[in-house]
Amino acid sequence: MSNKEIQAQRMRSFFIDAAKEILEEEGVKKLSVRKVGDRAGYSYATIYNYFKDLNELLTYCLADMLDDAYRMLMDVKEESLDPREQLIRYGERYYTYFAQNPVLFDLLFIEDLGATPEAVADKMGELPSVGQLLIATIGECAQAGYILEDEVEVLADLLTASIHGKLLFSLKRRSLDPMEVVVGTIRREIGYLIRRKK
Amino acid sequence: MSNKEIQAQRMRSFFIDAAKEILEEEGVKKLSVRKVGDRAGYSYATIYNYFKDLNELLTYCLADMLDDAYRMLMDVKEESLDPREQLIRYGERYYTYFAQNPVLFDLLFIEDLGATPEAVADKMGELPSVGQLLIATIGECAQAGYILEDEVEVLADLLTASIHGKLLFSLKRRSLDPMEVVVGTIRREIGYLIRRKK
DNA sequence: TAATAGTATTAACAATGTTAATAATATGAA
DNA sequence: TTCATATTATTAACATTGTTAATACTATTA
Repeated sequence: MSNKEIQAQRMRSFFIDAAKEILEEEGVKKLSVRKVGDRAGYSYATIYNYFKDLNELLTYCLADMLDDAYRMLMDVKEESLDPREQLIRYGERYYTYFAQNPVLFDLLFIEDLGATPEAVADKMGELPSVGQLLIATIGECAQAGYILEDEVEVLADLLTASIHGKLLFSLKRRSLDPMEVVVGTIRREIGYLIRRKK
Repeated sequence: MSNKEIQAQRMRSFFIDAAKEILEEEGVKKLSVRKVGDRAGYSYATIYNYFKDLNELLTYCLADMLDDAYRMLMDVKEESLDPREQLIRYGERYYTYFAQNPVLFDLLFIEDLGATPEAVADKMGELPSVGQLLIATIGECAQAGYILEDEVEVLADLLTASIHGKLLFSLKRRSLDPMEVVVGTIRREIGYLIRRKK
């Protein structure tokens, strides 16, 4: 990486960090390019020397946040654990993490950031998809005899959709249920779905 | 209703209709108070004589759209039909309707319109909640012997969350699957969940 | 030291929602 | 009908948004 590129990357990170701070404090809607410039200690227009537009900056923020998210979600993996129990923990953790990071949810599922720049697309693509991890764990449940092999796909689809639906309600509809209650529901649902049919 | 009130209501409907047109053509994000004024044949500022702000106007639009939506969803009810089949149709219809009316989804689940004005809250509250209707049908499935009584709640929660999750993917993440495929998945999932456990 | 390339800043633009000031119109009384 | 008043619509204005063009500044290199 050239000298120039190192410096440019550093500048980019200044703006990205500033943006992330504002995002956490005030949310996506209240972020503005002026605020980011202020917080980073530069004029607002300087941003446009390093990012195509605000959406590109936000895409970099998203990539950063996904990094953390995946790290957090990965370390729930405990080999010793029963796959069914593992799946429950995974579902809980997934829900909880997004519930506590509404901005991530917004950027990832709600906001339209336009085309993802290649540099970031690579970064995001390499990360193991959430769906895959879920399917894998459900697959283990099948091997452990909890469910049938041919149920894996339906269950994976059902579970991912359900968790995201609950997130939508929790974060967007000032939903009736507090977080802990929803977590309980998720636990119950997975418990219901993954069990030996007698 | 006084004369003045009739006229005011008529004026309101001009703006509401104009807004709905624009919403359907261009979506929530591209709607502006200026465009609404133009389309309705008035100056933009006139709107503020009849609505507190743009959010209030949008809330009225939403109420209007919900009217149509409920009408559409209600007439799937066929008494002769098996409750399981009824539930499948209902789920399909629900998904399809929102998939075809992304603006409704946005206004109802995504956008924050602030406090709902009383006049509209009444209107929206009277309408039978979607969740209720679903629970009722699932209850019928229990009575018909498909599932157990104590499964009704979990299944209702699971199904609503799942369908909304799928809508989120379809409408917000330029989702991989076309509408018909998702409808197929929904059918399969309901079929999987509602069946006599042997 | 002077010329040039690279980078940051200010100024400016068009579009947004909203409010205050003004114009037009309808209403009611004489 | 005509004038005074209340109602309603419009234009002007403001602050804020993202973005771009013009300008100032700061390194680098000859």
